[in-house]
Amino acid sequence: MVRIPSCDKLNLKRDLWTAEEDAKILAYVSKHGTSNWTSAPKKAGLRRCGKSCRLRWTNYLRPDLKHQNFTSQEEELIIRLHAAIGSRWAIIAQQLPGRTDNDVKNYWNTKLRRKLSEMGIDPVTHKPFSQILADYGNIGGLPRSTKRIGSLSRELKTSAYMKPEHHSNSAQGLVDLLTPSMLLPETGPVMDQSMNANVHQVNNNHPLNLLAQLQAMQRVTEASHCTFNEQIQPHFYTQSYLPSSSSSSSSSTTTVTCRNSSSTFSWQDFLLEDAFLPSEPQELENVGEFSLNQNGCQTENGISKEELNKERCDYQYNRFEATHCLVGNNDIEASSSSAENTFIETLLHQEDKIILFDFLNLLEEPLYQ
DNA sequence: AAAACCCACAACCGCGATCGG
DNA sequence: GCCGATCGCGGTTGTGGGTTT
Repeated sequence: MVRIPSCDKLNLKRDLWTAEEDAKILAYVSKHGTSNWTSAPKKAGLRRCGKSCRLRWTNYLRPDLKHQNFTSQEEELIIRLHAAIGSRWAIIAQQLPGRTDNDVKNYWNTKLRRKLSEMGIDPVTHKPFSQILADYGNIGGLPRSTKRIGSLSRELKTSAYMKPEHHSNSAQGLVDLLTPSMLLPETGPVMDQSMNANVHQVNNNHPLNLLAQLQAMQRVTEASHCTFNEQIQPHFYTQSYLPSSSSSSSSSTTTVTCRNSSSTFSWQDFLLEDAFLPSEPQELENVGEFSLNQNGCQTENGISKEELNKERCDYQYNRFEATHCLVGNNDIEASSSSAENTFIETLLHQEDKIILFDFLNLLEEPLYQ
């Protein structure tokens, strides 16, 4: 079914807004508020659709909006949040008072994206182009990342639409979803408890300052005597919002330093460690959240999921094995064995695995936990 | 001077989610 | 529970002004 654009109905006006039209919108809002935009054109005497009126108000006429250029602090925050959560412009904009999602999106698309590209940083992955090229040869060795990506995506959405009684705003929800249980490998009850307690305390103190809360989580990590890379990095795009950490893939320990969010920053800060590839080969085994057991079925934190979905898992594995002639006991070996494949074949191989294993298991996870 | 190009940003489009009858 | 209306969001396009050739 072809959807008729709402503003095409009745041959409504669609070009730039005039000062006169803006004045009518302002008068309408002052009289009727912003609860019902459908009736706005008629009541305001405008030949626009309600949606167009709403956008004009939210993106331009709202009195709390800033119309000045973005500051370096705002720029920094946008980059860090984009690295952390991607193009969730509405959520990012909520961290920037007076800015709309449209503002942030336009600023990213016209300025920041190019700026990062010129620095040799891929604005999508926040990784150096050189590293992306280097990863080409390792693409078959991707550890399983379903838990992180799937949960993040779903929980982000949940947080964005969280009811008020649970979260006063989506920023709160976003911070809550970045709980240690997701950010960190479950290294033990002591660690988890201390992290949760501290994070909740942080949330109460600074419900709106997402970046501050993320940085506070970093401090908690320090206080817990765990190394930054070991605890967080393999599970999230941590380098994006914690850019001051100095890390070395060849070192077993990592020094973490905190910095004030208002301080100056280096573009190098926005380089992400590889979000998917462990720095050491043995970390492939340590990633652990979703690795394959000998039967090719997913395990979570060492607890087999077979009890929950053995039949389906076996079926999917057998189907996958029959299709792709798996060699060895896990898919990582199988992937590396396909090094002679073309790039496209390797990608298709990975996609099949995602569909056959990760996606089906993702569907089994309860939507709200 | 004028055409071509570039850039920033306003505005629109389409989709999914939510609401209310 | 169904369905149409509405809202909110991310992606995309259109437009006008500035710069370059």
